[in-house]
Amino acid sequence: MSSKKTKKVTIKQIAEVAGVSFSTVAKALNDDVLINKETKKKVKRIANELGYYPNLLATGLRKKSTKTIGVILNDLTNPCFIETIQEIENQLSNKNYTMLLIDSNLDIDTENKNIFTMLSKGVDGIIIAPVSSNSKNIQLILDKEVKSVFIDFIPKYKNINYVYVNHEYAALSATEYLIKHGHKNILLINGPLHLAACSKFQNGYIKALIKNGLAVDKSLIVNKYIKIDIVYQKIMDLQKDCPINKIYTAILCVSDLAAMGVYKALKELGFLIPNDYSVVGYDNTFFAPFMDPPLTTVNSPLNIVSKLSVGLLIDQIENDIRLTFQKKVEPNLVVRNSVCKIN
Amino acid sequence: MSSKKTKKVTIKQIAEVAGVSFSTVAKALNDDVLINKETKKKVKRIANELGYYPNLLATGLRKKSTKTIGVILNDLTNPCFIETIQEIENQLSNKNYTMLLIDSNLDIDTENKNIFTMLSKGVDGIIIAPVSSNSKNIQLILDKEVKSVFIDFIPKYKNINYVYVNHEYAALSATEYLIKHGHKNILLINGPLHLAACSKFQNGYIKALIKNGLAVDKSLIVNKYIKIDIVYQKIMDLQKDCPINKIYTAILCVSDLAAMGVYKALKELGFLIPNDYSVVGYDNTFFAPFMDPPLTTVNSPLNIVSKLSVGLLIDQIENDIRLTFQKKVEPNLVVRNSVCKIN
DNA sequence: TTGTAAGCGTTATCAA
DNA sequence: TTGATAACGCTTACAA
Repeated sequence: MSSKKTKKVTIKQIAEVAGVSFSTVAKALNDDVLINKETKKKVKRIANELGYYPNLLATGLRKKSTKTIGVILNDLTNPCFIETIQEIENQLSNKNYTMLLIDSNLDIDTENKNIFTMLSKGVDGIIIAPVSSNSKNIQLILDKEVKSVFIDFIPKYKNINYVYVNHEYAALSATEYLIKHGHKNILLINGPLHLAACSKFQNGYIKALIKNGLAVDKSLIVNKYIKIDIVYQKIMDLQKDCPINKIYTAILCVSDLAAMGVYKALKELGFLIPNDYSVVGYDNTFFAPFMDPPLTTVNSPLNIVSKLSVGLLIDQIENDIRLTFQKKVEPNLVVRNSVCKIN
Repeated sequence: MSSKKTKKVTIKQIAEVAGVSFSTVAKALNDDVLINKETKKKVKRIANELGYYPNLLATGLRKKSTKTIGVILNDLTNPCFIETIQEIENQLSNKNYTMLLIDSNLDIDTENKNIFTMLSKGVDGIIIAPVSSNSKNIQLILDKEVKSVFIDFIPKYKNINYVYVNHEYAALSATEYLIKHGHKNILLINGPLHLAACSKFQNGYIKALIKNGLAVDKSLIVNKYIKIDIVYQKIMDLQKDCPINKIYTAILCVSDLAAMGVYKALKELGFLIPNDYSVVGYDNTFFAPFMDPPLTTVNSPLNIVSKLSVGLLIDQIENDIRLTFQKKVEPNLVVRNSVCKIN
């Protein structure tokens, strides 16, 4: 009933069939109060019969609004983005927006290109997890005056909207939890420091040590790209170097994924978790409770970050608000069974 | 240097500064061979200085091409889509397209809305994992004559482009593998049958049993939404019902995620894998090798599906090809340590 | 080699 | 209550 062979139906064609002007059709379809109810009904019926759907490019060109939001992530490979994407998509759908998703692959130039892609495509706003906290791309977004929210990012300037998880506190609380359980030598498996999140995470770890009168041993800090097999290999190597004297008794990981690599290595080497080594993760991903033993980890409320980001961004767009908002969301430790008391 | 306070720069403004007509600017920016090299250089310099970027809505309206592809997935919650999204994004980026991503939440009406959203936004093509194989939405896409590829889908009609994983063979090979290891009573943890993939998966399982002269016991087939904790609960319940006589010795799961739920339940009940129960997954997700024991699973080459889909779709778009393509990709069993021989 | 003008499908202003 | 018409920013014949 609905679809004819005709390629694409426009309001002009509807107008012809309905015997009214195309501007009347436009108004009727937009529920303009001035249009006669009968005409409206008729127009809508015909539009429906012809299988009409609006050309949002034309609308966008006129109205300067596309109902699409650009989401620029720095690394789609990172599984904690799954949750982010899911929740952002969900929230945007609720508000009748769609998501243009793009990945910067942790590369500044790609990110730059991505920003221009989004601008060119006329997005109403941008949600971005920047590659680096001190690249020119951040200023670029501000200069172009596109509505934006930064996530997973700690800004140096004011006038930036951001929603971020307090990564420092995440590491701090996890480290203190380990310290309270008697651990004095804690291996930190972290990502590269040019990632703002990793740098903050490391700060938290160090602060906790200092606060508790413990020495910071640089050799216990690993900064690598946090791919699961890289972590696995790193642990294997570390253990090969010092198989006898345990120089650390606990391992704090910057992600649950990393913890998975740690688990595998330790088990392969015949160690028991938490008896031989305690492990703490970060993210509280869906698989954490299903690990063996269930992973004690810091819950990073990414769903909240996503929800807030979308909500605030859309608010800004629809109400043309100029106030900047800056939200910090606090992570919380989720205790399971991968840490034990020692001494 | 690059960004002025001016809101949005258009070719008209560039024209004014350059002292040429705006159509000359347009041609210069598009590297039209007819334009004088000096003019071109000058125009490009000015465009750059003014921080110009094209308005792709206008371009799209004229050229009927937006360089964006709509990706409609049926359930973003399913972790096997992570890989799909990653690879699709990756492939599209390589070809200078961007992805409009939307989730149908396994709901036909949402899917219908999503298709119209994509059409309205003028996507050059659609990659869709349909909610159901017999909904009207499939015909809708064909009627609207938008270039498309169906994934995770087995079509009833011809003239449909699809790339799909042979789910039937996946289940068949996994089941036969278990049978060869002496298992005669195999519990199937499957999703709901209205999902084409699940229906095919079940067929494969049944075919393997019949082929090997084994009875099909309906009570050994579970059709539930494959959420990790639902599976976990299901196994707990099953075991509560029959704690003594093992009515099955192996469990075939429709996803690695389901297998994770199975692992947790079995371990909690004090069973050893694979000694007490053998388990096989499906998807070969990133965490499968990191499970304990490493999960034997069927590799579903989603990256290949994604790569093929994007490649063929873009081919179609850019060369206006009308031939339909239909690709089947074959899964392969990845043997790890979650299955053992019995009897 | 450059400029003029029409048109893509809408919205919005003004006149009828 | 409806209809002309201009405009959004670009591409593309066609004219100069």
